[in-house]
Amino acid sequence: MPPSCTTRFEVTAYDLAATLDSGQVFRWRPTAGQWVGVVGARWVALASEPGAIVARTAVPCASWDWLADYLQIQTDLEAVLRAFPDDEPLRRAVAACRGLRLLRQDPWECLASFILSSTKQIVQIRQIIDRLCQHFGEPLAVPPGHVPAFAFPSPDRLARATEARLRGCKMGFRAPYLLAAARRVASGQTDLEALRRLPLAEGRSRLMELPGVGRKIADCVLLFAYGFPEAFPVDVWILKALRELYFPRRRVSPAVLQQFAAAHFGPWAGYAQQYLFHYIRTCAGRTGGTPPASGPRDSNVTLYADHP
DNA sequence: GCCCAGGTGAAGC
DNA sequence: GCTTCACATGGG
Repeated sequence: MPPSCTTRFEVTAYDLAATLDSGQVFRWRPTAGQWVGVVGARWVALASEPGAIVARTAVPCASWDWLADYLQIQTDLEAVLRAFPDDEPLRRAVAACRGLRLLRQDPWECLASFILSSTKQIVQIRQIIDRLCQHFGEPLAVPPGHVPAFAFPSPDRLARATEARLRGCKMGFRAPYLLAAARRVASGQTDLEALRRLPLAEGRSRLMELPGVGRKIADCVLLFAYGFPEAFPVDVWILKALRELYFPRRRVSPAVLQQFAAAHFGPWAGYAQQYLFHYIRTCAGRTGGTPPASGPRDSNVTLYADHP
């Protein structure tokens, strides 16, 4: 097909807002009824229509495979949801935002973003990444009337930065972690492309060799960039969700909850995680505890709640 | 002012 | 092994 600045992906049950605004990615902004962001080296605007997503770029594209892959258009969401364990918390989480998807992000951008995420609120992570891209990213072509856009800075570019300049982006104590990670990736000591071919556990170990990368951040990268659907990042929100929804009024350690998740949520645990994360943050959270009235009727839940 | 945020690493039992 | 703490910064 001839190069074009627009295309249309036919897709049902794709909640663009929930997907782009659910803490898996930090570069999308709602702008005049659409979502404006950057994918790789391209400025992109996305809009929802009934049964479709309409995409627009600033520079004509001959192929749109890169965007279909990023948005994971081909994922059979209904099959994923059918494979979830049938329990009340997940039923509610899915009902609250059916159409939430997982993206397939660039490994370096995802890794760097989550190194910057620790003990930061999502709005602040966005601000830090904005500054990082403005200071160190390549400027991108943008349609007339839109604010400037920048690519996510490469490992090479950040490897040549100083810790002080990184701290200028207000990332605080995360600056030395990001700098060290950039240098390891830029030097080839860590080969992010080679990680695609490794089994989950091995990839996780390799990622955790990086300073500032523990189990949680490694699992975010494995899930959001490498597409391991069973990776299950456990952060403060997931702890809250699991405790309130599956272990009410019990003291359960993070390690036990991680084991519970691996055993309970199955091959698409990462998807379940994203639904629970979104649900506890937008619907159930806030008041600090509105544990729903399901109670012990749910055999699945009570079965697993008997862990020590 | 105080508490918390998509954590991690180091130091203390 | 497990618990506690420091680490920057900003929002509510």
